[in-house]
Amino acid sequence: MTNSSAARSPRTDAVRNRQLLLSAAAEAFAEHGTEVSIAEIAQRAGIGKGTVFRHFATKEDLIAAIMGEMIDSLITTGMGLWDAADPAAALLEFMTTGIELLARDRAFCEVVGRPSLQHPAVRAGIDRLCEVVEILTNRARRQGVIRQDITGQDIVLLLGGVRHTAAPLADTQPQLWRRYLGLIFDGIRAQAAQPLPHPPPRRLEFTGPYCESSH
Amino acid sequence: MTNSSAARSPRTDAVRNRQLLLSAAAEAFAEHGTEVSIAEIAQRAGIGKGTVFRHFATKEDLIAAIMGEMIDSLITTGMGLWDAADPAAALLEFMTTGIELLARDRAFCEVVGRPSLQHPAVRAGIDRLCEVVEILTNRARRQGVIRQDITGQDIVLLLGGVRHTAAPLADTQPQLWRRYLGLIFDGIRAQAAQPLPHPPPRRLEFTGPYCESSH
DNA sequence: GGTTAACCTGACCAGTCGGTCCGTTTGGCG
DNA sequence: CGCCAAACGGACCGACTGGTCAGGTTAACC
Repeated sequence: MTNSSAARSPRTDAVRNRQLLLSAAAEAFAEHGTEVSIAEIAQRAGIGKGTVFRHFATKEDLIAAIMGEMIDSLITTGMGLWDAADPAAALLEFMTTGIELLARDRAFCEVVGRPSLQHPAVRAGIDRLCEVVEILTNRARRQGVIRQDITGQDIVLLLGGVRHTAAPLADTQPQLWRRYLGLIFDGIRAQAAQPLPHPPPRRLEFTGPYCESSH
Repeated sequence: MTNSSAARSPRTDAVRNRQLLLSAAAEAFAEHGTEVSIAEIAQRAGIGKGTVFRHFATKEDLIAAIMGEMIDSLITTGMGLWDAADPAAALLEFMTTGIELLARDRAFCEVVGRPSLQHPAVRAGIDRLCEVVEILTNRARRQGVIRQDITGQDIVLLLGGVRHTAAPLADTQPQLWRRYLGLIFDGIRAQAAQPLPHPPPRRLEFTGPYCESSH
């Protein structure tokens, strides 16, 4: 419906600035997490602070736009692996790609790990990601190459988990997460040595207004 | 050396207030993480903001005092399991206790997972914890009940990792971490199905002044 | 009970943040 | 070229933070 009747293509400087803003923000968020100030992002982009809010009404919207792109790229990766020859290897490759993304981007880590802060759009993206991974997981499970009680949602949650395991030493050993991915994937392959002590996770639930309400 | 020559026992209201402060702060940090304001902590304790800074020069010092206590309690748990009959079960019990603690306390999660923000005292506590867990792990490894390439440092890192894996759903499924602890412990038991793709972590290294220097 | 130093308090300070607003600039179109 | 809406920029606002300090209070010792 947008741009339907009184459509007018945006000015060239506006699209240029939007692009500058998006890349500067992506870079800043990756380095420092979502806590970087809008002022710093604007400075990096070489534009005024007001211009930032012209393109994105709130900081949350800006974050959501960038995180949405990252989630989409991960979804694409997942879909590209649907018809891989070895479904276990495909699953491992997907997880590797995902954690590489997380390891490179602090903001992505934060947003993915904290449902109470999530923008509705991000939430929707993660839902789609879960569905994609579910398909990847189902194939592997049906072929019996991973234990039967693992779901796609498990896999998605484990991405953040693996990354966080290695996070405290990430400055000095940036590849350490590969160790824990290996360890956990051994657990995923293991044919249910022990039944898991808790049922699989339910879908992420909507927890009301997406901003931390607390106290 | 402190309190040696001109010692004078602190006033009774001072020790009472210190106690009130410590419990209020512990509660607030557990609920909301290290970001709760000093003002709120003071209000909870029923004391003035100035009194907080009389007992602890900076907010970091207050955090360190409380986190130090938690680490010490975990160290005690670990030492109590040194002579358990089944070393694998002992290790699992230790991890269960540790993650329970993490799951109940947001600030503990934050502090343990972020070396660059750590107070020197906290850092030292974690070092001691690692040594204790190393002993626990060595026993299990020597008896062959866990894979040979796992170290105590791995175990400590995995505590935070497991907790973080389940964190996004912790509001609705507070016990979900037990699922991932089970999964990962299966990986720990597995007799090296695959050699791990990265060497074990080196000790946490001192990264300069404990406050994030960045940008 | 009187003296005093330890203690308590909340107004206050400087700095940060997200977000607003309006005077100014500029790109596109007739 | 000349017009004007769209876009820009940065001073500004209110809310909030960790931390300070002057002045009133009180516990402990003589």
